[in-house]
Amino acid sequence: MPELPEVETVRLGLKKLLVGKQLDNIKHDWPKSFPNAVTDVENFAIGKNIINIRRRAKVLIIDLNSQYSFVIHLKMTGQMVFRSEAYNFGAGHPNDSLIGNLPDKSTRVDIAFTDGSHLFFNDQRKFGWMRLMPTTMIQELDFFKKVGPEPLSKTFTPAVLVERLNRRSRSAIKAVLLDQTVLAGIGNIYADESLWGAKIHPLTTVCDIPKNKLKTLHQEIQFVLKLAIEKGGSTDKNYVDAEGKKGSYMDFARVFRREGLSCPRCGTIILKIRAAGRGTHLCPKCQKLPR
DNA sequence: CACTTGACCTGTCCGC
DNA sequence: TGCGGACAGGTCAAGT
Repeated sequence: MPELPEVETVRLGLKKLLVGKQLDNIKHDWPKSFPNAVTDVENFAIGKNIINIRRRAKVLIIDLNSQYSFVIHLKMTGQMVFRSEAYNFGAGHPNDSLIGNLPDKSTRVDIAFTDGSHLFFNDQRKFGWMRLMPTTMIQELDFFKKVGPEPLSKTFTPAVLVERLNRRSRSAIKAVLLDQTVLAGIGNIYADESLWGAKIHPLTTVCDIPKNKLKTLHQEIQFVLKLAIEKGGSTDKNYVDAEGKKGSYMDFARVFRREGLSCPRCGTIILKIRAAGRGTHLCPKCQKLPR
C-alpha cells in the first residue's frame, strides 16, 4: 500500500509511541511475514529496547539496543499499529479508524512490550514482511545498495532528477518514476499525481520531455509528497497510521482514482489507462503525448 | 538489455 | 444469491 508519505507517517507515529519500550514477547504465524530464527529473536530482540525508528525509501527500520533492527516492508496492505493494551478498540475515532479489536485475522506479528502495550503487524495480502537482522547488515541488502535518492532530501535538486531519469532515458516516464533504483519512495499514487502536476503524459519517453517540464516535475514530486505527509498519507483502502487512523490525501488527489470525474484544472474527463502494468490516471487535455 | 508478464496472497466489486 | 474474473498502494524473477 504505502508509498513514501504513508511510511513516513507511520514512522513519525511509531517514533512517538515506541522509543524506549522493552520487548517482552513476539508471536507470529506466517513464516514469510516474519522469517526469523527463534534463537535470534530470543538473543537479540526479547528483553531489548527500541532506540530509534528510521525510514529509507518505503522501508521502515526499528533499531534495538542489541545492534539488531527490524527491517519492515509493508508492500500493498501492511499496517503497523500500536495499542496501549491488546484486545482493546482503536483510538476512538469511529470515522477515522479502519480496524477495531487487535489482533485480528490479518495480524501476522504481535509484539508485546513489558508495559503491556503491543505493536501489531497486520497484512491482509501477506506480501509484506518484517525481519530481524544486525543493524550494520541493512546497508548490505541488495535493495539498499541499489535504491535511488530520497526525493525530499536537500541534495535532491532538479539536476539530480534529470541525471537519475536519464538512466532510463528511452523508457516511459511513469515506469521510470516507479523504479526504486531511479528514485526512492514514489509509487502509483504519487507518480500519477506529480505527472498531472507537471502536465506530462505518463507514456512520454523520458528523452522527449522538455527541460522546463522536468523542472516542474521536480517541484511537483516534492509538493505532492510533502502535502501527502501533511495529510497523513493516502487511504484508498487499507492504509492506516501507527494509531490505526486513515490518511486524508485522497481528498486532495487531482487524478488518482478520479477516472470519469473532471480535471480540476481544465474540466476534461479524467481517463484511466494501463502504463507499466499499473492503472494510470491522467487528463487527456492537460497531459498530451509529444508528436 | 529493456520491457512485459507472472507470482506472491486475500478481499472486494462488477457483470452475468 | 452464486460464481468467475478483474483488480488493488509493491517488488522480484522469469520470459520475450
